[in-house]
Amino acid sequence: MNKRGKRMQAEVLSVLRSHRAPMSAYEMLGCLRGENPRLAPPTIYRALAALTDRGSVHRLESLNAFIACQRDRHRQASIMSICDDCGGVEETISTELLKALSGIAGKSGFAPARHVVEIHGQCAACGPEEGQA
Amino acid sequence: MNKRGKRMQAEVLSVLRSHRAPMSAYEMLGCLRGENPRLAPPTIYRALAALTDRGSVHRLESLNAFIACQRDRHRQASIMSICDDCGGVEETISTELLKALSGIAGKSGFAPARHVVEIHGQCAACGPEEGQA
DNA sequence: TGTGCAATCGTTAAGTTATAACGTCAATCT
DNA sequence: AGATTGACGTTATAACTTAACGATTGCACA
Repeated sequence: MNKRGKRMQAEVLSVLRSHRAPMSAYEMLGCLRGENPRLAPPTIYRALAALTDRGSVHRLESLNAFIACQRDRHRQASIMSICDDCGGVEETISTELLKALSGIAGKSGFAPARHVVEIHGQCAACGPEEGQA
Repeated sequence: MNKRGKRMQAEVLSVLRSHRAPMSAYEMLGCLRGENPRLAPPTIYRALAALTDRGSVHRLESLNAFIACQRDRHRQASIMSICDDCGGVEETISTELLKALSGIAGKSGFAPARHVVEIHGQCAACGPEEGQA
């Protein structure tokens, strides 16, 4: 890995972290073109590939978008709760659930390698008001 | 829903069912253009939208592809085990796991509406040989 | 320090996936 | 039959992703 790459990855990660909600690769591209107008998609995608490999960034498969990891170093897949109203995402880790999942898939001899768990719905803030008349 | 739509949906479903592995919308388009060369993407996507709403077809978010439902009528989300070697998909239903998942997401007040659970790995047939020298 | 090597980068271009927009046509109701 | 409604086909384009390749960088070793 060259310094060039590191720098790019750091910039991408910084942009991602400055957002609460997921971003598409093109949104990042738009942001970073402020500094470097000649930036092209493959550069972003390469940085994202490195960051997702490392676990600093997660890809939201059901949105074709990316979000910075919200938890400390973890090697496990996360459960992503995605609010369809505000776009916010909450990242949860549950070893037990993942084991249960692997168990279910494994019944037929399937060997799990990567879990994708995304839940769409409404976050607490966007949900129906409760404590109110 | 018009008869035209029904016919289209039936054709799309038939193509999907004749495959074991998931298909992209454009693969279906390729198949169906044999009969109707002027077929365009929105037609396919509309049929797929209706079929997925109905539950006859599932979308595999991590593949941008579609597969015919393998189980009888179910209103629950499925667990999709996707073999990265042969492309095969096994559909499993587990009420318990889904409840556990909703429970985890719901801890912070999140109201789940739609679950995406996809497991990538190696199916039994593609896995390492076991009962052999 | 200079030279060769391997890896990665930027860039161009194209491939793949998905949808907006709009006029047309089918089905239904009166 | 004529009006109304909504889905359809079609054109065009938007959004997402990657292949290919020459140029550049960092590194190993003389």
